Amino acid sequence: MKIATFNINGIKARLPRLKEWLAETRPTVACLQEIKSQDDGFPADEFAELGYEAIWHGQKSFNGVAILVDGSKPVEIKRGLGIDGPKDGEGEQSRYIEADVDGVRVVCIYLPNGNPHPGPKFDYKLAWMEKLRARMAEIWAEEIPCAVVGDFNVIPHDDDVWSPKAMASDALMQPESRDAYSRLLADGWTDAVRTLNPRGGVWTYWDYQAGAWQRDHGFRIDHILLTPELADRLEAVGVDRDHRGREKASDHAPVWARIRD
DNA sequence: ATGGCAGGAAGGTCCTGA
Repeated sequence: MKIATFNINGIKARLPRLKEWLAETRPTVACLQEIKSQDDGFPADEFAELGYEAIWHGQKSFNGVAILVDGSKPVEIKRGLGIDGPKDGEGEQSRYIEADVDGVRVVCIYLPNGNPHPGPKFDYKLAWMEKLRARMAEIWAEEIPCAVVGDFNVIPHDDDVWSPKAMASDALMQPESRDAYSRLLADGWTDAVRTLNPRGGVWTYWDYQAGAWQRDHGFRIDHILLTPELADRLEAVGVDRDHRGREKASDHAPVWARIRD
């Protein structure tokens, strides 16, 4: 089983590139973030043509997550963590969807960015991370093989970013953000990409601005966290970097982990 | 040097992202 996560930055704008990636790399499970589409506008037919069935949790303009599965329909378990957005009365943002796929629990998340720091958006990020931790603990307690994947918007270590100095004031690498991420790992979850790249230096995001891609000014914020059973079966991980360099690319590259059957 | 660029929805510009 190959589990992938890809922040696509708009499903309408990215559709040709996204279909190309699915056809070329054929992940078993593809978790998408920032679909930026309402539920009605989700192009499920386009994926069905490629053999993928999907569930999705959309929202107008921003956020939005989806899970695509090759050859079967993901069985939805939960959507949303039950936490309102940072503005009064806006309700919950579409950042969480959870499903069962062939005996594996798959959680697809788009964790709040948290900029600017400090401020209400950063507070929201930390509150969201605690909600996530509580949900992950519930799944852990049920002893279900599980992968929590997505855009965590956390740079875990200084060697996960091209320049810690340049990013020092960013919400992605504040000590509070890193501590909250570390607590997930301390609970027992395995960071798949880190485990197979212990010296860091792996990027999953390059800004559109200031020639970041051309200069390789990237960092790692898209993660795959595994329960022990899946971590024991972890075979390989990768970042599909070449898809970041194509025309009309997302600012994130797809990240994947291969799990032995 | 607080820039730069992209997507979405609106609408001839603003908000958001990281």
